[in-house]
Amino acid sequence: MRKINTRSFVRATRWTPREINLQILLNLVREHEPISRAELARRMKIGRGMVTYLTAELIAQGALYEGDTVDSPRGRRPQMLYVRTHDRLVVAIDIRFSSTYIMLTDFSGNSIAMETFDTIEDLSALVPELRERVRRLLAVHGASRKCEGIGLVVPGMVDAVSGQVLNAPQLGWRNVDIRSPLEEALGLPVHVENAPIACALAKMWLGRPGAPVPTDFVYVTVSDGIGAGVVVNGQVVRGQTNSAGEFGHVPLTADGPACLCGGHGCLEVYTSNLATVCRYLGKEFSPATARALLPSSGVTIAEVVSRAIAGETRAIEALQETARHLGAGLSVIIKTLSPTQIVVGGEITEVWDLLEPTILREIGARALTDMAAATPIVPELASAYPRLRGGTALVSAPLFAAPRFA
Amino acid sequence: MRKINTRSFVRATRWTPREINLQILLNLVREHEPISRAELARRMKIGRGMVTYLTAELIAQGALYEGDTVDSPRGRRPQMLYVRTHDRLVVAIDIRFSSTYIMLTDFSGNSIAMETFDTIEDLSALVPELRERVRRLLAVHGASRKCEGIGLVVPGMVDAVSGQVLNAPQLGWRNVDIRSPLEEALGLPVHVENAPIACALAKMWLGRPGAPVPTDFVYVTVSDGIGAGVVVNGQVVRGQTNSAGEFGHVPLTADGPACLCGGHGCLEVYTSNLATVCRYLGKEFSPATARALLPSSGVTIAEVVSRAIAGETRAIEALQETARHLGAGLSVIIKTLSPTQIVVGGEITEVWDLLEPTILREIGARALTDMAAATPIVPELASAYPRLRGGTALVSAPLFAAPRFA
DNA sequence: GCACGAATGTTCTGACAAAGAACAAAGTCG
DNA sequence: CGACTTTGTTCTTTGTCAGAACATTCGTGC
Repeated sequence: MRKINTRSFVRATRWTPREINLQILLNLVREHEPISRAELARRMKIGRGMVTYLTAELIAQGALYEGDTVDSPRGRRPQMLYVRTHDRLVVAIDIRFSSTYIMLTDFSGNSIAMETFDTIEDLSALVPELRERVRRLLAVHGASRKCEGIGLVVPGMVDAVSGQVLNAPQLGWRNVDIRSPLEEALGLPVHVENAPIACALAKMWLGRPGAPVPTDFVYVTVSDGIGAGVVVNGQVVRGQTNSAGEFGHVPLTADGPACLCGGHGCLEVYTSNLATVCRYLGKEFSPATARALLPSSGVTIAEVVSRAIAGETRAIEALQETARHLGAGLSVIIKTLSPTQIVVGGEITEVWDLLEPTILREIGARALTDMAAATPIVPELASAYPRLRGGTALVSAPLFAAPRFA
Repeated sequence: MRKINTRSFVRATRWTPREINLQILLNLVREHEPISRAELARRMKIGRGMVTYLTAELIAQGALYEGDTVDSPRGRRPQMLYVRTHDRLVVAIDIRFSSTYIMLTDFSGNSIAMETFDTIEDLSALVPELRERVRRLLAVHGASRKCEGIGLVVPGMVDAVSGQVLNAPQLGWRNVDIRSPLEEALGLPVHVENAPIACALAKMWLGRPGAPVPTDFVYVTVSDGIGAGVVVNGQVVRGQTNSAGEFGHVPLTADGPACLCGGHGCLEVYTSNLATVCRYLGKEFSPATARALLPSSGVTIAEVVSRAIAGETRAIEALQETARHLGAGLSVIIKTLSPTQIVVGGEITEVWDLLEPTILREIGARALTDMAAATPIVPELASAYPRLRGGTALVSAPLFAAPRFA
């Protein structure tokens, strides 16, 4: 039951049913390809004539293409339909604290090429660098295929509408308009989004074909900070000020260590990668000392994780402690939003076997109901490049989104 | 950008534009009544002919009616349209720990009659009692007007689809099907909903005409427990297990007093009315002792509130302490959902002048951004009977809800 | 080898809502 | 009283949906 916003509504015209059904059809092909017109007609409960009509338009638009006919037990052989993704390219860019990743992918997220360089915080130097690299990638691997946009993923608060980076402390960016200069330099549409939301979009839009697609879930990213992308009713929640999903700064205890946000005992000061490494090093965590100490110590979260895999007790204990607090943090999400699942991303998922029992135990101890306790917690490995996949989703997903009416 | 759920979608037919536009039109009349056909045509950017056509159908359905013509500076006098609400009745029922409230209202929430009786937990006794009272109310005040349904508000977890009360600890109900026996006894459709969600629905659907209607907000109820109704994109969030919005059991500190939920330091143990009264009495709060102690002490939250209004220091201090913790709790909501506003309901709103500065100070101290710190916190007085208004909204709102497509 | 059935895909036609023009109604103003 | 303005209704045109009819292409049985 949704309320109609009478200050900004979309009236239906005589083309509205067409728009709606075209989009449903496109999504059905997406999730069931290869699929025949007759099968689509059955699934949509419309006549085959209508499907011919609708697919003709989608083929003309270049959204679908016809494949070969396939065998069938009797009758005319059906002609299979596919979504055109392999020759539509996206450049996904993931800007992180130390490194920036660029990946050339097709519309369904398949990687074509990838490169890395040290992050440049200065915008006037970053934009030319990106321009050169993107142009080279497209020249070498693009061939005749067309690039339809850039998906830029940033660790911080973003206004997706204006493309402004509102606040990205790791990069020292505040109210930086990165979209306009990039669009100008490359002549391509640029979509900017914050990392946890981008990861959530990738999960929702680029899942493996056939796999059930979640429409109510939370994607929690564990890196230098803790962020979350919240999806309700198949829609991302941005909140009034693009600051929804800041579960990292929910306090677990009122008198815990100070956090950069000004609070005390935030989830982040217990479970961020910085906190975990500090714990491993046996140092008291504080945001200031962490940033000073860690680079000099040379120990990274990846190092702690691999030592835990190798069986080092101190590393395992440090990660277990992180898992305990993470379980407490996830149970806050479960209580407040009751999602159908929570996806966890970040380096620590490499030792998920180690963390999972602890996390589930903490959640179970705090859950209000049995069903809440059973909320699936799903790890996503960093090796799947969820943020870059998110960058791809930024460009490709709008093509498949439901049209808005009423 | 919403994802289409390909397992349960609604295909558009040739009547779809009609359904959409009828609903937009109905909502425009609702929020701007009295309004003429020509004005509707301008707002919807369609021809006046189309408006005549659409309104004719709504009038035939009994959703709208024509009023008198009114003066206009020049030209033909416009004929005003109204939503038919005054002769469509709803019985709203609010079952609470000690008392049950029944109110007969019209479709826009105007009270016609109200009565109260001691809550009966036993379903086999409650249903006949409600049947008699509802029948009498309708016989006395109903006249020729038709009652279109019952809106039942319950303090606990509810599956709105099946009408089952999953868990209402204050009433001792667990998996109780109250809808079926009531529908059978009264021959009217019965809608069951939990209190905070019902309050949120009332806020969204029964706001004063002309007032801006929020579509992204959280309604926090402060009573024997703390509950919240979360509204995102004009839709209530129920979560996977109908347990979304349990902000009352978010821990503020890990080693606080024990809570009935099994956790420690939950928001609820600091800010519920039970906690406030215990604090006023100078007793250590614990859920078990509170329920035993309070009835015998004879002190209620209403008493504490009125003593605070009278200027009693101890009462003021007890409430200030509640406000401090409530501010901390609300800041969790702001961080995680970033709503455009938070509505607070409950007895303590009677002394809002006293509490507001404290709450805002706590929120300001914890906010991540200036805009988040400025999130409006709006009190709703108990004297407006928000829960009963919610009961009305349960029945009347579906008439105005946006049709679902794609 | 050829009719027949079964399934897929295309084309055609009727029905019906949207869009907009033309028209009727009902007022004001000079 | 007529010109003008605004509201509301009616009528015509247009274009899509829906379903029937038709074409296509395969396997199967005689």
